[in-house]
Amino acid sequence: MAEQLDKVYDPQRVEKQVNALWGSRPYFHPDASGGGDAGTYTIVIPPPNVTAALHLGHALNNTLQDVLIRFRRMQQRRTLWMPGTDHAGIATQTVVEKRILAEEGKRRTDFDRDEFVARVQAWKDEYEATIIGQLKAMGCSCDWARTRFTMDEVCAKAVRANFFNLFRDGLIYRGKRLVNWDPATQTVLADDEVEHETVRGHFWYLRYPLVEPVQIDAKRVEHVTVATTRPETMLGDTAVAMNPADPRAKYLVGKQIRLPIVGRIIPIIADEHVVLPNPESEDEKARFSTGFLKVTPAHDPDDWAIGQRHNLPVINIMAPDGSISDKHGWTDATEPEARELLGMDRFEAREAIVEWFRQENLLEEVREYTHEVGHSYRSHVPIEPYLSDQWYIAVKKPIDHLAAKFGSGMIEGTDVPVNSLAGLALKPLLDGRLRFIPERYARTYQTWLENLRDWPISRQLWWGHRIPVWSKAGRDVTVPQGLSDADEAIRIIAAESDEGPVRFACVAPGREDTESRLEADGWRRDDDVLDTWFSSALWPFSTLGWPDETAEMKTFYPGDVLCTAREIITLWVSRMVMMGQYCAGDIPFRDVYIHAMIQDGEGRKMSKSLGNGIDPLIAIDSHGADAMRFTLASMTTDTQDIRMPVAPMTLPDGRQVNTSPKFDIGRNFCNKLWNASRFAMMNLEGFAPASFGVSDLDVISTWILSRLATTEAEVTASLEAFRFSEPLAQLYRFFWNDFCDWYLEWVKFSMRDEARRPMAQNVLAFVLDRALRLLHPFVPFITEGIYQKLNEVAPARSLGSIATNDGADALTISRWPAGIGHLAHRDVEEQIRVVQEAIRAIRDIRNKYNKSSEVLTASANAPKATADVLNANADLICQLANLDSFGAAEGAAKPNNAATTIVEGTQLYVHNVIDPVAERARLDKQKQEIQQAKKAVESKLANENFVTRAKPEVVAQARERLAQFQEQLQAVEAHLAELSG
RNA sequence: GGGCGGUUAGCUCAGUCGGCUAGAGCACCUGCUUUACACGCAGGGGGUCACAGGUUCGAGUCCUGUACCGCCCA
Repeated sequence: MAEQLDKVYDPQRVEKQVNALWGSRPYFHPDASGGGDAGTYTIVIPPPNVTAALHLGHALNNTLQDVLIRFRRMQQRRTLWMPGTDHAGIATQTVVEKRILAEEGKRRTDFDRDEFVARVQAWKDEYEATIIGQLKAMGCSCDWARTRFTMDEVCAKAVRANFFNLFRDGLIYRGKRLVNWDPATQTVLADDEVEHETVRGHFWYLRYPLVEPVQIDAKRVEHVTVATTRPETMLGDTAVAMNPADPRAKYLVGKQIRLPIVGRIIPIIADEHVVLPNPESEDEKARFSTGFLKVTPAHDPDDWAIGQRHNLPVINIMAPDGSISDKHGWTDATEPEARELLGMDRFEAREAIVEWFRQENLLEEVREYTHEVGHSYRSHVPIEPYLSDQWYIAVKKPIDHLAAKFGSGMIEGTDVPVNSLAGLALKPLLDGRLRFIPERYARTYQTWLENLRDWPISRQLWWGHRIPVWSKAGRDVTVPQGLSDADEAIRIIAAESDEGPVRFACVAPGREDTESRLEADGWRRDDDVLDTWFSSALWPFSTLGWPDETAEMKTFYPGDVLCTAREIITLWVSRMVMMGQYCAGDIPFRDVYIHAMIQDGEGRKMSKSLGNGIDPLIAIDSHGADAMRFTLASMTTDTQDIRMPVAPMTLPDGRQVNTSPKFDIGRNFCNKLWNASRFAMMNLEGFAPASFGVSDLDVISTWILSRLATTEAEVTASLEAFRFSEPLAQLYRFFWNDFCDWYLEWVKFSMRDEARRPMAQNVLAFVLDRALRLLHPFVPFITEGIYQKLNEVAPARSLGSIATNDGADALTISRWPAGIGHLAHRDVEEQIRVVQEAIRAIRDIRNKYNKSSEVLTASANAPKATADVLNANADLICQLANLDSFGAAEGAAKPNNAATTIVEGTQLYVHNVIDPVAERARLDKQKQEIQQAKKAVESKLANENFVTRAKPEVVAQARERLAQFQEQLQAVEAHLAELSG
């Protein structure tokens, strides 16, 4: 290796070297056996989807996790960051289907199931590798040897075990319900997979003829008018409802209607759900209502509920692809008008039906209406509420055998039993065992759980965990001889289906023998797979080997933190807590850190379709991984959004890419860090540990150590509290402003002095070492690269007899800085601040008078205490203000031809540079500023109430300041007078 | 519809318990080949804290309302 750091900082080169170092030893692979003294620390990665490569939001998410992980690892905790990826059932299957269709013109159904799954598997392998590569490029210190995938053998076993347990506990059941049906992908979606979009549509007012006219007062009523946004569903109407409070109800309820097109005779019923019409109402529904509601139990959740209340028939008029069909429950499609509609797409049918009503003069009115319509988050087509047989999990059903551990009864103020799945997730939050950061997100979690409905878990997909249930039709079906409910391997339930009675058998994991015996006996395995979230919910412990009692489970569960985005709170967090409690008996993490969402410069979500996204690998190419991390972390406050302006850029290799000028912040800092370290090491030539004590330290050493001690405490406290931008601001100030701008400039003079050099070198090496440690979690590559070089240049970096550093061979496992609190000196920091102000003022005059490089002389008239400080540090002032001499005294006179300026209570004189015009301009401006400040304090003190009611110390402070301003003003006026004279 | 967040310098953002002339980075202006760094150094200019009320001796900060931007949930 070269003697010095490379002259130019080259992120690519450093990242490559350091990744090689980290890969050479198991730094990130904690031993699962035994416990460490400092405790453990576990984060499981929110597994990225294998659908696509990682985007900038992932870069932020994983940067923050890595900061936490590296911080705790350096605190010598036994630290595990569990990496892996998620199979993302519907999302991945959809992208693969699209690609195969585009490239080969084939559909999923052109393959058999195993073939198709193999194709998805190949896609997964490709993207998993891409994702892991991206994480490594970002510097993520995951335990790569433990990498998992939600469908690998270990995770699959956990899924099977958990499904069996839930089935055994009676929490999984078969239900015919209205589901959110995606006719494009032909699968059911969970409530939270439905996106609500605002759509401009219509209300159509349709006339339904009464079987027999009704006389209401003087009016003969021959029909009622219903308003609907989805006219095509009228084919499945089984009633018309009206509010019992409606004055017309007493004439109409109980009467019958002949449903147009179909000819079905349906009743008019009374139900309080119906909104009374009111054209004046604030409520839009009341304005649009006619008072008559068509009831279609098979195609609307509210109508379903009405149907349940009134025992109405349920008539499904659609096929799974969203076309009108008489093959799925519609038995009276006999009229020619009705038959013409069969096979039409739902939107085609809508138009045809509206047109039919128009022709028949039964279309009363059409009104514009803007409303929210659920769309599939995957295919983006409107969701169809659809009647379907699905597997459900009962989330509010008490689980008897958990009552002993978790208690029983309702959680106060809710209908959630403590020992139900929802309760298992809700209680720890209410008890304060589970925390959200920022706190406000706890509400999202709580509200969601309190209003939770049973969770449909089956999905009509091929990519995923296939449901481990076998079925056989028939009322008296039995399992093959030797298998029974008493056997631990199998559980059986009876149910009713469209085709009649059926029995379902769930088989425990690892019992292939049982499975094949069932199949030999004519039992058939369910074709559906489990909802992706079912396996995600188990991730915090399936990755550790649950249900086996592994060393990993013992040592690393429960974990510490889940770090994710807020749309994941309901999807993941709640289910992870639920299943963590149910399966592993404890919450999977104590803290949930919710970070911001990255938007572009205009506040829009970054997306492929807008073309405003930034690829993390591009940011790494253009600015370096450390620069990207620095910028992302420095923008992480506890707001909800981060705006990141996007700008096109041409890379050295000619690629046109999107990146952000925001990454300049990180790149500039890294460049500064590199160069300052290089300079420091140049000054460490001939370094040898020296022995000295606190009293031997000179003032700049005392000062920089004090700043270091303060910064160490601040940064540690910030990280403990999940603040990310704050510690970086503290470190930025410490390293750039204190260390580079002042300390390094001063220490140059110490280094030229043989006698002072050894101690100066020891302090310099110590401070640089500590700075690298503090920065390491944020910018791991560059700090490790510099640390490696520092280990060669100055191997033992202790601080005389004052403090020692461990001599770790890699920064990434070195000890987190602590234990120098006693070196913090507020008074020294204040003294140096006064010195810096004086130097700044002299430099200002130098600048204004174009005396940039001349050696000058200066003096000061200052109060005794300040004069003492200035005199004690006269050499520091001379060094950085480029003076040949400086002296301060109380009441010192202003030399002739001196330019003057006032800093706080001190008048500074820079000799022999006078320019009356410039001097007057400057002094006039100062005078104005002082007068303005003085006026503000005066008016405060003139207020009787302020003087009597404000805290005494605030009043005293104001008086003191007024006196100061008065003095300053006098001085400025005297100098101005002198100029005129 | 319910909930949450934001609005502070040209831009992106800090601002803790209400109290000194409201801060940082970028951009801008002036000067600088000061042998670590021009991705830099030194200095400087730039603010009606969205708007309207209220509480208070005192409000960027607390309360009420309005407007606009955005997100989450239904």
